[in-house]
Amino acid sequence: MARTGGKERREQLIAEAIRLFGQRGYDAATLDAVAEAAGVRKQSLLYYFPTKEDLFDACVDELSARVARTLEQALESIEEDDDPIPRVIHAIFKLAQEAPEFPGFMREASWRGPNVVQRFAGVMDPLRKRALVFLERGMSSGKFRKQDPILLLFMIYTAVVGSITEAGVLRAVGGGAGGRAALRKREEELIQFVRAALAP
Amino acid sequence: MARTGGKERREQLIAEAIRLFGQRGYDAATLDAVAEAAGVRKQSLLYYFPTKEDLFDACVDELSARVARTLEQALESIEEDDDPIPRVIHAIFKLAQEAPEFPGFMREASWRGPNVVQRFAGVMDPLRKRALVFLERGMSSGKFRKQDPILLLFMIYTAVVGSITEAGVLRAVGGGAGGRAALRKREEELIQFVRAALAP
DNA sequence: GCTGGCCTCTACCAGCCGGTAGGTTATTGA
DNA sequence: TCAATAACCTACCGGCTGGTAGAGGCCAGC
Repeated sequence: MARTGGKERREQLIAEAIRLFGQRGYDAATLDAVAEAAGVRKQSLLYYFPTKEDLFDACVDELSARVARTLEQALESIEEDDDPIPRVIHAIFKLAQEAPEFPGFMREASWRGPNVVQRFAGVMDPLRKRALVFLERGMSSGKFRKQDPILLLFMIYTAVVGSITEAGVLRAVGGGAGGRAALRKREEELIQFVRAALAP
Repeated sequence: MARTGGKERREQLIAEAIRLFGQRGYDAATLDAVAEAAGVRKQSLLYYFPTKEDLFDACVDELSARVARTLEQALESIEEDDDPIPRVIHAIFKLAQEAPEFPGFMREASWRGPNVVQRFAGVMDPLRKRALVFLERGMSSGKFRKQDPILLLFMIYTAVVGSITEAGVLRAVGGGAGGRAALRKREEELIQFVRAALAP
């Protein structure tokens, strides 16, 4: 087989693994399937990642970094008076659109033990702190209603993540298909929802 | 072994299955484990449920019925001017507290193909319609802000379900332990969150 | 008391999955 | 040029999992 070179192959394996973990879940995504998707034998996969869990951890790290990078970019050129909420939500929805495997993987990852969640939370920590500062400032200036900022952020988090990962539920109750237009409408609706939830 | 009688045994097996499916996920919850938890051999389990999927489906039906029943009871003695939102949210949180395996199972179930979601949605349909009527009436009377009621209900759904199922994330970012007091506080905060999101 | 159906059991298996052992080829650096 | 190393391979395995085959005990009704 054509040698691709170590780093590229590694990244390719992680990409396919994220896709399959996200689609089928941890157990159902077999090493053989991941290897085959990358055009390689299982033993080559095990050469890069000695165990299945190592592979999964690498996926978590990769995706954590990608999410953090995306959000930081979205907030990069922001001005003092800009509203960051639509930006953040839009960035997350864009990510979910570009990488449809992302919601499923996030879901699976957050389910697999606290250590995975903690590693993800660690990477996201600077952004989390920044969001808390933003919320607290808005509260003290009277722009947002007063509430425990940690729990408030958590509520927003669940609403955003849920809006993406629970699309199947929406489809089941006749909430439109899974196309791009539907995703965009959901995004707009969510922005309004969060905005209203923050208002005093 | 002591004979428990067909119906009781069946219910017992379903209860243990819900617990294990919710804790470990579909694949990791083995038939042996479920049977052992019920004090029975795997083959006796397979006598009641010919395949693993049959067992899972029975769990979905049982839990769907329980959720629907709980919500209907919560809405039973409601008066015209009462606010049903805290009642519904409280009922769901109470369910999650009484049956800690419930959130995990719901999460797993909603992920396993559209047929499972659809069976659940079918059972919940009367309640869903009732909620939609409530939202639409509130909108036309100016009590709620105007928005697509289906999507609005979906947002509320994701916020409520997420607040329960994503507790691990909250714990990872220092949002308190998983005790009863924390759950109650989360409930109160969520009620306020939803109320604010509905306000015009 | 015996027959038939309900319930539970022992014994077994084919297949799949993660992981090991160890060989082979290409590339690289001295 | 030639070893060392990186990258990928074939062959194999132990263990677990869902599921089958079939026997036997318990109880109700005749």
